[in-house]
Amino acid sequence: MIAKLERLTELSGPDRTALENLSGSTQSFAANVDLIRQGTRHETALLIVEGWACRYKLLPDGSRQIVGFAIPGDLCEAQIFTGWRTDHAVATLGAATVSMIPINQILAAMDQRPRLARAFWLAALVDASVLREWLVNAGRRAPYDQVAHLLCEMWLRMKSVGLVSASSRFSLPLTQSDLADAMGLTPVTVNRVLQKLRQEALITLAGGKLTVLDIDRLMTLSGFDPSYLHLLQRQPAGVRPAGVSSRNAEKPS
Amino acid sequence: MIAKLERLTELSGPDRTALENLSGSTQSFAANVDLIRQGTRHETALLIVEGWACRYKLLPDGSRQIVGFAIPGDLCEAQIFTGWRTDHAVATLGAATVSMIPINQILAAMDQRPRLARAFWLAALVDASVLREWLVNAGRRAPYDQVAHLLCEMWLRMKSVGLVSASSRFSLPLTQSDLADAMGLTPVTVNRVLQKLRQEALITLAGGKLTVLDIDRLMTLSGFDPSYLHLLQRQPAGVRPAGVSSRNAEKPS
DNA sequence: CGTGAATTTGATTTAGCTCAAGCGGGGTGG
DNA sequence: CCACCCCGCTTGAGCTAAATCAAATTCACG
Repeated sequence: MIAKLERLTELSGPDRTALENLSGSTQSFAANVDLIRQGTRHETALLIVEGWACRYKLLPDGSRQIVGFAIPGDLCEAQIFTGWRTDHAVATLGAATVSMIPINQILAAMDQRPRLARAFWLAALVDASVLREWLVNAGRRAPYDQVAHLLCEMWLRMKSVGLVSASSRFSLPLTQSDLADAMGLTPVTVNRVLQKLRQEALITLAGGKLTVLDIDRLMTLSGFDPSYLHLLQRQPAGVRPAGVSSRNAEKPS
Repeated sequence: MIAKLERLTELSGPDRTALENLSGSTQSFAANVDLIRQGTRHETALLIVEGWACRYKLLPDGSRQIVGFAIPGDLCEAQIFTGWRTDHAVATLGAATVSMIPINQILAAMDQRPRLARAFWLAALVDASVLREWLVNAGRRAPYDQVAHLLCEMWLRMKSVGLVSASSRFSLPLTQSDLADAMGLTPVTVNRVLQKLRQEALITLAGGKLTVLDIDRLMTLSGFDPSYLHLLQRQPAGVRPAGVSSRNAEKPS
């Protein structure tokens, strides 16, 4: 599982075993449970095993901005390792099971294996890259494009960990309010955009399951360029909207 | 200069000399010159010596989102080291002088001195932290608060590198359009907000020089919490709006 | 002194927010 | 097992903050 995360960047040989030796108690949580509260320090990092989590910030006026989603395989929250107070909170979205890994284990692993340190650094850079794209989303895209763009991102990320079914369907345990808070919109606006996307036969969304009916069109109309995700560069080819190539089968665990 | 950047995080002894040995050709650029174009690869990293730069993304419809400012002492763009294609562009704002450091030098330094690798990792985390706050800004704050918040950030960052004068004045080489593009607003809106801030005797802004007349009030009304910048934790004290304590004098280089 | 860019100002439009009310479905407790 | 209830979704009707459009003015700079 962790290996899956790290493979996305680069690493080799015994580094993996070091990763696999990272042991943590795995716990299950209900939906909408705070895993990390803003402004606290923690001794354990969170590895999402199943389900989704989100990072968010609350404003004085009570509004919320979600600043990232974590899906299975994501190590959440790197900031922990620094001993800094976290500047944001983390909460589960649907029910989720999470592995709590003591930070000193990870730090030790990083010290011994520079390759690993490198991998974590790269992970942080990818994080920042995604954040930049979210900023573009919130700042300069129209609501319709925003939603479409975010769905493309989650589709690709879920696909990269083998959680998108052959029928292009995956679990999206988000309420429309969650989506709104991720993009700086209103639940009402999100609702209307989703209607439109359904109407245009681009997606199906019900009961926490999203089916993307036409990923290529969705990517095109939202101006989605997957390069910012820095997913495994399987083909050195290039940009390639990636819509197809179901060659990369997935082992569902 | 680099030492200044790195001191912000942590590091010790001979690491510094390693950093100081990083040599690069220092060049001066005019305003609004692209240093890095989107989607290219580069062999050199950029260290801002003087002036400002910004990272930005262009959208198909021609609009621009600025995703970060780089001020003197900032190492721009970490992403370079990965060999990835950059997913955004970098341009000077005012005239600027920049030191171009070959990436292999930095990578070598990182390999030899794990402490340095750690420092770069932390820098990436701070980067992400700032991006999260920008996302909050764009997504959930009202224009007035947004502008005030951004000014607070730049005030603090400039202060942390000793570029804010005793009269709370510093160089802000941004057009109102630049500000707008950083926050997802319109130049017109930015202009009106600035008027209001002037009217309320909070700032003075003309000719690229900003004077913050009442930083504490500015921080309060914009809901600014400096912790996300993760600046040197001089006092382990705690949050402290920081408005004062001019104890930390600056050596202007 | 002239020129183009940046700022300022006003008028108008509209996209997205707010407010509000009805609907549906899944889970709980009686 | 059924009814209820809460939460999330949906829909409609304004409303308003910010975008847009446009033009005047100032400023920086050659």
